[in-house]
Amino acid sequence: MNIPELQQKFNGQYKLTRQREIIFHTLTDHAGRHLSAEDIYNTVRQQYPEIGLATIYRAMELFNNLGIVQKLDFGDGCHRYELCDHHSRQHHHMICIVCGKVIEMAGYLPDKFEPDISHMNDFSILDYQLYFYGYCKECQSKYRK
Amino acid sequence: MNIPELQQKFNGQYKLTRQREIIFHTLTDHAGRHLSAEDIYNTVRQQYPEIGLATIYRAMELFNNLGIVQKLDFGDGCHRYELCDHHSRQHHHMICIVCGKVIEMAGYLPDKFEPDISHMNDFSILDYQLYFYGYCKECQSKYRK
DNA sequence: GTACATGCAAAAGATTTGCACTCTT
DNA sequence: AAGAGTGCAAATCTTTTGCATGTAC
Repeated sequence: MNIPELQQKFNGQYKLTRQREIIFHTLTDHAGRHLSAEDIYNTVRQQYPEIGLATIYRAMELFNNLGIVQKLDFGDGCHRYELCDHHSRQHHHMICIVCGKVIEMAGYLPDKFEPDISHMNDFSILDYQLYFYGYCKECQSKYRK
Repeated sequence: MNIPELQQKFNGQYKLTRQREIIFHTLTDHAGRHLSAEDIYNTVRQQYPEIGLATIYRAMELFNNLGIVQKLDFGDGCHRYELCDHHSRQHHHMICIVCGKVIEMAGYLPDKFEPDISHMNDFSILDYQLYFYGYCKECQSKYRK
């Protein structure tokens, strides 16, 4: 995904401001990372000190609505954002329910899984998120199964 | 899941208080619903007016750590809780990224999908959550794909 | 008796909002 | 010019925490 594609997604309705452009670049520069609004804020601030945190939240809401980012929840008290791209469809997250550790793993849903559902519910699917919950190696002894 | 099973999960370490028992019954009485802490609080309060909201949160954290409930995030500003049971492994959630509507759908991951991963990462999986994001029928016209 | 649990009120955080001002198109 | 977007500060809300007291085992 690049700036012209972003413009295209904006479809004339939303404007490509300097702030949104820098935020977008922050996301592409950290592809594969799980950035919180605060993380993005701190990064963008280095290049554009006047930026407000509210702008980050507003951009994330727009990007999420347009299917540009996924909003993730690992249960650590804030939402995290990750670009939607080919890569994002091929990894999932395992979260330790005791210590909160997040482990990424490769994998994708079986091909036939998704289209069926979409058709069944008049729901146009852009993306999905698959979370596995359990005990990481270190925490397996602390809580019983 | 019933009270003796709950006791067993507590494993002598955690106590079966009247509050936890009522909270637990609230969950079983509303199986299949997606209750927020506030929802649970309001329900429990009818039967046990002295209950504090903090107790709900503390119980939910414990139940989640013990694999009794799943903590869900539909992006509506609060976490929601649902009992883990056989049923919970057989449905997923579709969330409209525009209006936030949540649609449940039947389905489960292919059997062979899960164990591989667990083994691969020394991660003992209790449960998983699969979210699909897209546009519901009503919102498909508001934002472009 | 001893850990563990609770209620309350305060604190902490994340996210949202109102508003005057500015910028993209 | 006009609709959108922004920064700031205040407001909102959810969730957590400290502490004195109460309770299950």
